[in-house]
Parts: sequence; structure tokens; C-alpha cells
Amino acid sequence: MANQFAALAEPMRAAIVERLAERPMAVGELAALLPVSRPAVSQHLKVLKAARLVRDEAKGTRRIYAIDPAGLGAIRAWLDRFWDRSLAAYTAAAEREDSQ
Amino acid sequence: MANQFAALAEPMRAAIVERLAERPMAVGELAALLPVSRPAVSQHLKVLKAARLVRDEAKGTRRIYAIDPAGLGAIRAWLDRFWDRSLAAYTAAAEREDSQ
DNA sequence: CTCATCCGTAAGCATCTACTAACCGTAAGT
DNA sequence: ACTTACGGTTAGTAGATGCTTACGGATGAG
Repeated sequence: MANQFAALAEPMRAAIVERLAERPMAVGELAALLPVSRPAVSQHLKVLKAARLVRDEAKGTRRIYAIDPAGLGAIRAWLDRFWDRSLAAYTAAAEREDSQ
Repeated sequence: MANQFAALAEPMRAAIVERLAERPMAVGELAALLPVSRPAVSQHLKVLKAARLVRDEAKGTRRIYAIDPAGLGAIRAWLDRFWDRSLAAYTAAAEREDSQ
């Protein structure tokens, strides 16, 4: 779980994900749009792939990267569970506050 | 936005948030439950507070920390917007794939 | 008023991380 | 086969970060 948050915590990786959300792209294409070198993009993609946030597909010599919905779904699910728990604690505290 | 992800990316901070989700607590109480010193917890709480993930309330000499639902809501909203965009791109790519 | 408790902050250090430059492997075209 | 294009990997380095120890400020109890 921390893997996914750490992946999105890095601004450059978030930018990569934003670009890929618009349309799938190759590595060099991403590097041309971002203010970093191609190896840097490749390293970021490696992290994003490990977090299941992107998927890659070989297309000749190029590798097309695209969003992996599974990773985003995992984050959402964790957040929802957490959201419920925190709200329960919050309302419980509010009720205790009221009874005083 | 990167602030919130960076806050949750740190395992110790995630653990703190988990504890606070169960019930509001003081700083020393948290430090007693976690394998780090009290100042470390205090620094983490500072980051979490900046990310609007926790709120603090003065209670005598102690400070009670609790989950701030606003921060979690912001993450959820961002993720939802992003989720929709990525799914649209994903289905568009799938359709292009089918037409080939 | 004094003492004790609780907490935030500063300094210092070890560790991690994001970047560039250089290299190697692989696939397509001529 | 040779060349070109594309991308992953490996040093190596500069910057960021999480931890502890030591200190200072604020609140309550006696």
C-alpha cells in the first residue's frame, strides 16, 4: 500500500501518470514532454509499474505505457475502508463530546 | 496534492493515521504505541497536519490529535477525477485495439 | 510561586532517492 | 550483415528526509 502512495508522492511520477491518463505513450514521447531525461522517465516507470499504476506493452522497438486501472482501484479500496473507519471514530468522538 | 500522498507514503505516518482512525490520541500516547521517539511522532504529526490529514486540539498540557476528514476527502476527490479520465483513455485504447 | 508534565523545535547524522551520463541489448529497415 | 532507433540498467553524485538527543515554552497541581 505504501508503495502506491510513494509512487504518486513524487511530482514527476504524478505528471507521468497524468499524461498517460490522457493517452498511452512511449517512453521517449514522455521524456520529450517532461523536463527530465529519458532514463529518469524509465526509472519512474519502473516504480509506477511495481505499484501497478501503469502497464507496458512491447510495440516493435518501442514500449507503450498506459494506466493500469488495477492499481488505482487498490488505492481507492484502501482509502474507502479507511474513510469509513475514520468517520466512525469521528462521529463517536462527536457524540462523546455532546454527552459531556 | 503531492503533499497528501507524500504524507501517507511514509509507513510510520500511515501507522499514526491508522491509530488515530481508531480513536483520537495525545502525542505521548502515540509514541508509546510506536517504535519511535516522541519528537519523531511530533514531526510526523506536523507533516500530517500540513496535509490536512489530522487535526489537533489543546486539552490542558496535552494535545489531542484526530483524523481530519477534509484531507481524506480531498484525496478521494482527486482520485475519482483521475479514475474517470484513466478509464476513458483505457476504453478508448481498447476500442482502437479492436478496430485493428 | 515552584515543580512536574507534556509537547514543539533545533542541531546533527545516517540513509534514501531522483537525476545525469555512459553503456548494452533488441528490433526494424536497407 | 550493417546501421539506426528505442529503451532498460549501472555508476556516481547532490539533495531531501527520518531519527535521536538536547533544549525551551506552556499548562496544572501542590
